[in-house]
Formats: sequence, C-alpha cells, structure tokens
Amino acid sequence: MGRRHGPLPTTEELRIWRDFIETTERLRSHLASRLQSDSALSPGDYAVLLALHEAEGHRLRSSELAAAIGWERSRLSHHLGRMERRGLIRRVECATDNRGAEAVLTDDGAQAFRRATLPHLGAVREMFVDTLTPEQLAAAGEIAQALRVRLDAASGPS
Amino acid sequence: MGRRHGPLPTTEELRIWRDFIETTERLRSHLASRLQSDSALSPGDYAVLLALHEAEGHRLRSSELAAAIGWERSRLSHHLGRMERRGLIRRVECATDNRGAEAVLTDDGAQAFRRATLPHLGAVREMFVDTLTPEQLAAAGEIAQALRVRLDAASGPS
DNA sequence: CCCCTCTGTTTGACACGTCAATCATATCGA
DNA sequence: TCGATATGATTGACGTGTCAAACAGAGGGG
Repeated sequence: MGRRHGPLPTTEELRIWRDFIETTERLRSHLASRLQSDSALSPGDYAVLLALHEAEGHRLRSSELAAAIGWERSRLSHHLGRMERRGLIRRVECATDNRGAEAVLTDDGAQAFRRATLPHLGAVREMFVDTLTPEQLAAAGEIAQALRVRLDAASGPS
Repeated sequence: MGRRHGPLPTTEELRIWRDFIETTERLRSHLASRLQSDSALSPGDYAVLLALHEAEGHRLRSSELAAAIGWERSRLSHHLGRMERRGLIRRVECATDNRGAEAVLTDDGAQAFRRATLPHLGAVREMFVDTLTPEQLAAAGEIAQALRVRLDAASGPS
C-alpha cells in the first residue's frame, strides 16, 4: 500500500523541523557526554540502572525490563552483556520459567547509579528545565504528547 | 572546576523531560526507518547527499562538508567510506591542497537523492508539521532556539 | 634549506542499535 | 502423550558514532 502525499512542507516549516531535530540531537549528545565523564555511564546504562533500582528486590525479568524502558529485546540483551562484563549487573536464571533470565543490580551497579543521579539531574535542569520559560516547558510537554499520539497511531494499529 | 547544583527538577519537570526526550527519539527513529525502507538511505546518507547536491559542481572538500552538516571529521570519513563502497559518492584528491580530499556526488548518488526527497519530506510533514498546531509548531521553533543558545554557551566559550 | 608545528584526513578500537536467525523451553490441541 | 507453535532470550552480521592515535602534506622561522 503506497502512501498519499499532500503538499510538501514550506521553507519555514522545514527550517523549524531541521532546527528542532538537530537541536534535540545536540542536547541528547551533550547530556550523554556529561553523564559519561561524570559517571562513566551511557544513557542506556543509566536507564537500565534506574529501572532495576526501582524494581522489587533490585531485579527484573529481561522482558519486563525491556518493556519498562521501551527497548527491543535484542538491544537489551546486547546491552546487558556489556553491563555484566563491567560488573554493573548480573544475570540469574528465573526460578519459575526456565527460559527466562533475570537481571539483578550488583552493589557496584547500585553505587554507580547513586553517584550518577545527582549530577545527571542537575544537567537536565541546567540544559533543559532552566533553559526554557515555564510556558515553553509546558509547550514542550504538549508537543511531545501530540507527537507521541501520532507515533502510536503510525505503529500501533497493526 | 566542579559544577554547582541548584534544586533538582520536580517530578512534573522530570516527567516532561522524559516524555520530550523519548518522543523526539522515537520520532527520529521512525523517520529513519521510513527513509530506509522507502529509499535504502540512512539519515546520514541523506544529509551528505543533500549537502553535495546543493554544492557547486556536486562536490565539496571533506572539511567543508563536515562543517555544512555539523559532523566531526572522523565521523564523516567513516561515513564517506561506506557511501563510496555503495557507489553513492566518490573521493578525488584536491588539486590545490595535496592533503585535501573532495567528495563528489555520483550519478547513482544524485538519483538516490532525488528518489528519496519527496517521500522523506512527505514523512516529515505527516509526522511533524501536520501533527502540531501552528502555535505548537512555532513553539517548537522557539524551544529549539532557546536550547540551541544554551548549548552554544556550554560548548562555545572555549 | 631544514625542522617544527599546524592542519586535513584517515585509521583502529570499541560502544551502541537493528535486523534476521537461532535455540531452548512452554504450552496448547488432537 | 506427542507434535506444532508460541514465547523468552541470545547471537551474528553489519551500519553507525566517538575517541585517540596515526599520517601526510603545508607553512613559517631560523
């Protein structure tokens, strides 16, 4: 099934698009590099550690963890492999389902997460929250909401 | 020189932050995958082809190309290597500076770019421009502007 | 003219993401 | 119970991004 195309974006719309997408990318990469130099963690590491930290017993089934952070399974599997090598988590077999694996936060992982949190949230505040006016911050929330609905509509109705 | 930290973001601010950053990431990846299936090009390919297409004689020095699309040199070098293997561009020595390299658009590359443009701009319109109200679109532009200024301030004053 | 230093570019190593394929176990229906 | 199929997770291949190191040629001062 082909896609119908209406009129293309105007020059001004395209300018906003490029500005928006390039700037959000710069923001992501800036925060990633600060997280890396402050805490030796990648954003992926942080997401995983955060989810495990909040989980019952500091442990989660692989698939629940994937769902919690919105990742594909194979991405998570690769990432957990790298994190396990560094001693941030370990994997244990699941008692109730022999197929399953659980990821468990290690002490090192918990400590790394605690050390990372404050500087990271500070950077988010500095580069995002405090950079925008309250109106802009609210608008950013509404924009994200609108885009999310559109993305859900594009992928969801299988 | 350590960083001073003010109060951390509130729960609501953090919710907006996460929503914003995750949604822009989903948007990026959605458009990347559509570009890939429509045109067998990555967003990086498209950026390079666009810059070369607009350049005098469909060719640019590596460093000018890098500046035009805002990439680090080594990233561009790797990417040009991959594009050259696929026949989208070729590299020629620079006549006026024996260190220099020029990237030149091939006929295949130009054709790939032309075929990609319409569906890609259509997708941008569909997923971004038409998804937002005119007010939200304008707000997105202002938000990007504010964030960009902040990012420039953080990296620029060397 | 030669050396030192800058500049333009490439390279290698490694982390990250996606896709398709694989593997083992669960589970359901005949 | 047996066999087909579904599910949980891992793997391999490959494109992509970053960092630091390597290299080659340009340019300037002695």
